[in-house]
Amino acid sequence: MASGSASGGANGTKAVVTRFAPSPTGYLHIGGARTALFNWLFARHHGGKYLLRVEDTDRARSTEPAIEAIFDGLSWLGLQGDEEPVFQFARSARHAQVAAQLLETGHAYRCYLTSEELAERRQKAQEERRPFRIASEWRDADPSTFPADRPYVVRIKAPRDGETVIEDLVQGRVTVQNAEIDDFVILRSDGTPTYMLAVVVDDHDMGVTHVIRGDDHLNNAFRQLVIINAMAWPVPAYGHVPLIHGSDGAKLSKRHGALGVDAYRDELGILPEALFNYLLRLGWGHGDDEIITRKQAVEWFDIAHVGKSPARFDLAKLQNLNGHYLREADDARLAALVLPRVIANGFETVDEALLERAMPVLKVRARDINELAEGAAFLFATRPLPMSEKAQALLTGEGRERLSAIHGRLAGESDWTLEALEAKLKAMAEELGLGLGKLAQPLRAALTGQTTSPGIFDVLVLLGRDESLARIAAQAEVAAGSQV
RNA sequence: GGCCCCUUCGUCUAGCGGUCUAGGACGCGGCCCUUUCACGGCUGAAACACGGGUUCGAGUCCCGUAGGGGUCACCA
Repeated sequence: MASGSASGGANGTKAVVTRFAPSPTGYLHIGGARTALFNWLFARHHGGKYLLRVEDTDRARSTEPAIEAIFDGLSWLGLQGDEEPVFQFARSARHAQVAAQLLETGHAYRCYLTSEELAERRQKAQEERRPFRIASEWRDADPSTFPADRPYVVRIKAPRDGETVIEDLVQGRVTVQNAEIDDFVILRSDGTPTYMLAVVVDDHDMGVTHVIRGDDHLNNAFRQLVIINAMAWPVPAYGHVPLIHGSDGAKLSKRHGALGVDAYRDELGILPEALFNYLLRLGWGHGDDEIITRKQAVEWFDIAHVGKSPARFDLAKLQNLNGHYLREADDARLAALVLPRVIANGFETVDEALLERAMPVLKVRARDINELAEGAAFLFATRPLPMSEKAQALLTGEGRERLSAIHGRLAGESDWTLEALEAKLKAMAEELGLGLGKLAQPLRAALTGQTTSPGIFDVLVLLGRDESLARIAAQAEVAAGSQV
């Protein structure tokens, strides 16, 4: 009764081969990146191979920049293929050859129905509110009746009875009635292969054992099985992972996260290890583990634990994770990443060594590279310092008097170290019977132009004696002048 | 609309018939630490979509309902 089936266990003994097959019509988006990640992890976990295939058969929409953006995104995430990528368009002769073979063996047929005729039938079916399924009269036509002067497409002969079962690695057992599958086109009238044919042929030729992809392809799997069975090729195991949705539950669109991964890097200032970790946890879990290293991911990844329901993209969680990885990241690396942004923020002379020295105290209060750049701004600001409103509010007559007093104390300080400065200012606060905050806040305003910053003693040390005293004096002097 | 899939806190998830008065994380509230902001620590509110079964026992199995998603091209 069943005329076809795919079993997940069929390839149990063969070495695992997975593939990620993006079509270069846009950039590598977040869903694609996760699919690539799962394929990579699955292959690594099983000691197999992970391949890349560019599905560029849509000549009108495929672009070179898109191909580069996708490769760029993949390598940023460390998901390069284990071999040179396959370009699907370059293989169209082989696809056509398979179509010819299918024609010869009687598994496919020439169909002379035009697009217009089909559209008409579709329209009519819709008007009569009945499901439309292509039933071409050419399926069983006598070859002698073939018109010699008209273009034709090649259609696969899909089985009409019985049902097809897929034991999906993620979705479980999925059954479809064969009557639901129509005779789809495998070769267009211009002789080029369709996606459905190309995928099957390429997967077979590349030796792909496990097809892991978005579940928008679940229905396609049944069509592809028709070709695979007709060719009597081994059936790969399938794993259809749910799509990622936007924060509002709707399909991911430009507005909520379907940005290219390059945007996460360049605009949101996300670290690749953070995106890797976030994407991994989106739709997959390993007990209570949240922070998962690459090594652990390879060790633990298990397609059976991939959830069956679509997940929503949550930027806040990604940022939290990014903050974690930021705090762990090497200071020199971060300084190099932040540098161009600081410059972009309008600071021309940026001391990278200073940036790196400041990194330990900067990174604990940032979630992304942009916040890091903002936090670093005070280091490179030139006098007169731009003052935030809140900072300005701190520089009252009283505040300025204190700055003046601080300047007096610190001007004589030769030991410009964290410990010495801390001891000095604490002693001063005590002498004056003030909380340290009464001195620290105006000081912070004078030194950074902000009300928030790293620890005030860190700031003093980072800026150095001369610059610190100059900034303090600049604010104290205004006080002296305006109080007369 | 036909077909296919899905459904645990707002979000990501743990849970694979009894250990669940449902655990963790993000986010949110409170407290602590503290010169600010963070980090960190403690703590609080917050979920098994609904209805039937099966079973001694169901978040876990089955069937409906509702809701959501995917897909129906000579696009990939």
